[in-house]
Amino acid sequence: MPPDTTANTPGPARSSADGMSTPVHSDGSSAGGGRRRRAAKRHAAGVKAVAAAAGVSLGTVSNVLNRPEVVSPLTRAKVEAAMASLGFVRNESARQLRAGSSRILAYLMLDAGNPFFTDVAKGVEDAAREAGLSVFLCNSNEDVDREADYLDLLEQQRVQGILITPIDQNSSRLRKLPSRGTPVVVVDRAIDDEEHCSVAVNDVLGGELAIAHLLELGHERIAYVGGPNTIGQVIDRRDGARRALQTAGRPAENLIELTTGALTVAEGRGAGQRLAGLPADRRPTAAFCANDLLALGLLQQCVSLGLRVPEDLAIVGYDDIEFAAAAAVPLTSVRQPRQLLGRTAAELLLDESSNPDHEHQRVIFTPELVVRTSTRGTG
Amino acid sequence: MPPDTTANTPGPARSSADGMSTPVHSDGSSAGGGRRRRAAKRHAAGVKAVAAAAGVSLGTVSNVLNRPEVVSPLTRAKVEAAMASLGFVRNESARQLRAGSSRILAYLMLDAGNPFFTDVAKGVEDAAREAGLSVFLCNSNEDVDREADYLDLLEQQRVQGILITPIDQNSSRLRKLPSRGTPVVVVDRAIDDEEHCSVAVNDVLGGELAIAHLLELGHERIAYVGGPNTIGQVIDRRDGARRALQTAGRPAENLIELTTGALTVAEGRGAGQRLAGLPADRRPTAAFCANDLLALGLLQQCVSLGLRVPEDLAIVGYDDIEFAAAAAVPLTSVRQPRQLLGRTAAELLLDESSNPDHEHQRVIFTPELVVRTSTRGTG
DNA sequence: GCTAGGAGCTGAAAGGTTTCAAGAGGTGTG
DNA sequence: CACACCTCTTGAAACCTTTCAGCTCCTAGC
Repeated sequence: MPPDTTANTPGPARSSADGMSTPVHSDGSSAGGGRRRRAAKRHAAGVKAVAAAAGVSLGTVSNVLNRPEVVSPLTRAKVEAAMASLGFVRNESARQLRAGSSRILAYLMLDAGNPFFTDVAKGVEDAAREAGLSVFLCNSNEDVDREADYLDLLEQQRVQGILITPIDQNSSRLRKLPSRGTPVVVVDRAIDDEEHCSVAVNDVLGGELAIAHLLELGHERIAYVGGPNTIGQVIDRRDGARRALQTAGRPAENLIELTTGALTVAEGRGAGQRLAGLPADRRPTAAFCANDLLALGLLQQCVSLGLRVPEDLAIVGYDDIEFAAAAAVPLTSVRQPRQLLGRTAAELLLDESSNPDHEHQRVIFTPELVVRTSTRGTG
Repeated sequence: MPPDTTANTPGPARSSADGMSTPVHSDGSSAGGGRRRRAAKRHAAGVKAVAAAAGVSLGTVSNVLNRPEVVSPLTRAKVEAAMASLGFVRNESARQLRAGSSRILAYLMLDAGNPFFTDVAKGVEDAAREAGLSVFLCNSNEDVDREADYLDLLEQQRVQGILITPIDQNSSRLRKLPSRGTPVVVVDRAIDDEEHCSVAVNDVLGGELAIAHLLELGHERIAYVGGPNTIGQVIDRRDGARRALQTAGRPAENLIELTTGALTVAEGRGAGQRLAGLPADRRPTAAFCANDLLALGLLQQCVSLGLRVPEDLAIVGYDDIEFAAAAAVPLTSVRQPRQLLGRTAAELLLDESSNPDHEHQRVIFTPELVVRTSTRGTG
């Protein structure tokens, strides 16, 4: 680190960091041969250097940065010239330490590989940008440890606030954050909690819509594909499914549950494998999947194993991601207002951190069934 | 902001932050009524308070945090108890300011909505985690301004390094970063540049593979769907396509170019509309799309307009994202080692920031054609 | 009993920025 | 000409942590 103190480490016995000692290289095709270039110098000029170069005081440089209108045009020009020529880059750590506020907002996603969440993220970012903030995205990838790590990190970073689609919404870590100064908004989960706002879609209703639709089409043996059962969305959608059965006078136990390890296409394929393996007279005639990723995997696997969709198996997904409509058999799905979800969550967070009269809200949107070929057939 | 200084703003004319003055609320279904709760207190306890509470000095608290092994078990326990009871959260800004190093790495993505990039991000994150670092994801969304904003922000944050799939790889901003102390690795673009490593896939070759395949199937009127032409990937894949035509003895001008405004499903649909509108005798019999998103949109639109795929129109995509195989007509696509791309990039970055003997590399992987129904038919 | 050495702890300095009370210089008024 | 007033600028203090030289206390060795 100290570039001068250590001077030149003598001899050839340089213990380089292991790991990358033998860098990967081209793969057979045109490689571009190693190039020489040494470790770049660390950031140099600070406000002090700029002040000296421009012949003004530190305070003035800071004013140029933060309150340009109070600085005379001439002085400002001098300072800006000095900044440019020195390649000044403001040190955000120092700024934040002193000023006490961050211009960053984080969205901790459940699964960045699920287009549903990236659409939510888009809404978040639009709202944040309008307010002059930036968004960092983090991906917990349905892993509790990663979620915890990111929460710690973000709290330590003192971000303006955290938007999160949690794996476990009862995490004590989550509940502690707001009282320590980091506002939290829970996205895609309705939580009745004193500590934060939440924005969600009525997942129980979504489940009901899906099953009611299938019952209406005459299906009696219906499967629910979803998991793990620690995830709120999975539970609510299943409960909605059960409720719809009961409402229609069928016992809730009629729902054949196929539990998956995650909400992914690969798990959906696995479920398809299991499902297609059942003898035809016991096999469900319809499946409701906890999200579209599962549904797409299920669909793909079942089709490739020779089942016809929807004739042999009707499929309903959830989220109505863009790929649902473009699937092998266009997918019936439960649509949620994805971007609006994110935007609303971000707006609540901004309100919380800027409005002293903020009251926590629980906003709940209503889902909507989009019927396509995977249940209704090619008619 | 200052909760005490300003005291109570008198009267009812409180100008709250606009925008959220009339918060959205439930949508018809069970709403959870507004809840009361005031702005949370700011983070309180610092190392100083912990030291006092534990009856030790500042340095000792710091040692517990950073070098626990040098602290006696007894003292450590006392300090840890104090931390827990005070709810101490380390201030990362201060840490970073003093220690001078960040434990964060950023990946600035071209389009977070494209599963290709989230897969790359997964590779990045795995590698980073193994090295004990965290990853912040940023989404430029193919918007030059956003890319620039994020680059500035990340530089000011003094992140350990930036991985980026750039919109414009010649951006001077991009080239300046390394010399100012922030290592940069370019992902999914091969750049012959003194300033950074890059990891890419041979896109020209990918284009050649795609077109060679179509020519082999007997297609003569072939379209290239892609854009905007500022994006390197778009250009290279097109150039590969042209080259394949020339190699086969056809003039490169035979390639019918449909330029899109972005690499999205929606733009793909638009291209499908245009393409399907052509009279059958002038319409291409095959289309090669710059990525799978375009291909899926094109496919969806063409099918819904009555074209048969591949009989009336064969389609080749690019990236082989997970959804390509699950599409209406499973998509022939050019596969890239997505996760490996991200992992390799992260490893190069880590090497650059830890190994004083680091040499910039240009790693190039070879793509691979995956043939499915969209070109080969149901055989 | 004395010293050398080590383990554990201390406290001040440093890191780059923002803030703010106070100062400097200039203009207009009576 | 004195004074009030304004616009700009100044420089020190504060933000919270890490670092490191030095200190104390103890033990082992002779």
